[in-house]
Amino acid sequence: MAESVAIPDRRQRRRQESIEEILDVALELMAEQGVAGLSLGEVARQLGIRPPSLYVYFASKNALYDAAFARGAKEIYDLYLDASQQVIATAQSADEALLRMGSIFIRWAIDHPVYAQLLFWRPVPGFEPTPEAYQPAVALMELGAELFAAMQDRRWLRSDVAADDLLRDWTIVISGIISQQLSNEPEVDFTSGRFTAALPSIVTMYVAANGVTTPARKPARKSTTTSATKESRRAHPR
Amino acid sequence: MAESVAIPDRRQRRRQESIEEILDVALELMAEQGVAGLSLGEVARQLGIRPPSLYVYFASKNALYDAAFARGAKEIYDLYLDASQQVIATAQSADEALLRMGSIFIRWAIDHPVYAQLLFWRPVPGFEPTPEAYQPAVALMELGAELFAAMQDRRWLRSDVAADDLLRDWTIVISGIISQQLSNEPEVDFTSGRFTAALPSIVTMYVAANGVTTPARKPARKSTTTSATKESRRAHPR
DNA sequence: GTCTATATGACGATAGAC
DNA sequence: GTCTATCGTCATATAGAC
Repeated sequence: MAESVAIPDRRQRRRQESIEEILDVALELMAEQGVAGLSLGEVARQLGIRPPSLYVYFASKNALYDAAFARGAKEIYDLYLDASQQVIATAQSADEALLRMGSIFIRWAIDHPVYAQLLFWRPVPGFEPTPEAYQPAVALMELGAELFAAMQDRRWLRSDVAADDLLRDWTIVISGIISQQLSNEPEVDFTSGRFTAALPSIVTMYVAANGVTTPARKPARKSTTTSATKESRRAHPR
Repeated sequence: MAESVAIPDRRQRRRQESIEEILDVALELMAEQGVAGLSLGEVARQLGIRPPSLYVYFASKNALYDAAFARGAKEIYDLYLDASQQVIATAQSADEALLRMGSIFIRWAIDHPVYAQLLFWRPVPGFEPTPEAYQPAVALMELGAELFAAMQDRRWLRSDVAADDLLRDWTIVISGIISQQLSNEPEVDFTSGRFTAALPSIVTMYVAANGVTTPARKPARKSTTTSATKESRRAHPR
């Protein structure tokens, strides 16, 4: 009896391999022809199968986009998790921490423009990521909030502004670098980009306004030279 | 003799009207279905004609995108030209000038998400704007360079950094706000957006680092990016 | 279970009649 | 300048071979 259903995991593993293989090809083609220019026929052609066979593994073209989105979100989340732990453990200043985090994040985005466009822009009409695919992106934001709260705790960043606002402004400047680099110099890599090169000055700018030593934001009025007057209000207290 | 070619401008005016009308419909549809999701069949349907008739006015779908790009570029250029003249004439500080310029630019982008995506992102696979369509965008950058040079001359912005670098960093933060707002809260307008609301704090941040009173950037050492060991190197000296 | 064969309808684009 | 007719390709759906 057990024999007839003996090796379901083998089949499933085989199936999973096929899914990953299709995804690999699809991502390659998106890199060549643009994210929204993906053709299932071309995917099938590259794999040596007929287009309808793809529907065994993906219910629709958008399901393929969703899987790509999920893979990219997971990848950047893992990378960011690892990086933030290292940075929290070893960084000596806000400048250093932000430079390292920004560098890792931006480098990944420029190295993976397809993921970056899929995750940060909306290039595919009609496609919305499912909550499952989107989940790592949410976790990524929470990770960011924790990191910024930790920097506030260390008095690296001012505490009279909510960590959420600090993080929002940080995402603005980082996504600004990525967005400008990808749209103005799409073929240039992280090392030689004109906009990626702005990261140090952008970090300095950020810290000039949000570091504890230089409260340049609309003054909190209550002398914020050292600490907050009535405690910080943070999104993810520890 | 003159009679046989008597009214060419009438025909041409009529033709131009048709072109504008087609463009209007196309932009509406892009707003509804996404920039890359434009369908020529749907455009023709809305106009009560057959799809092939569109080819009398536009050589291809990309030619239509090109015309849309040109129209958007011209519109934002005119807006920016007007605004920068007013700001140069009346603003009293870097903070005020940048807040006004940023506000006008971002508001336009959020109010015209189709133009913004077409101009600032690359949502349509295979489409590259022609030099003619792109020209106002170049002029816009030159306008920005002049504005920043003028602010340096007034000692509103530090002069130990090239105006081009100041402008580059400014485009980064502004495009960051636009990019984040359009991708995270696409349906929210300028007034209520979470990221558009960050403009004042972003401007303060920018001025904290690049205003003359607070040189927070890595002190004018041997320059951060390339050469230029001394003096400011500006793109458009006056 | 996995694939092929085949079909449908929409798409961008072209040719040619009127 | 507009039409009809048509082509090749696309995403997608279904039926059925192995």
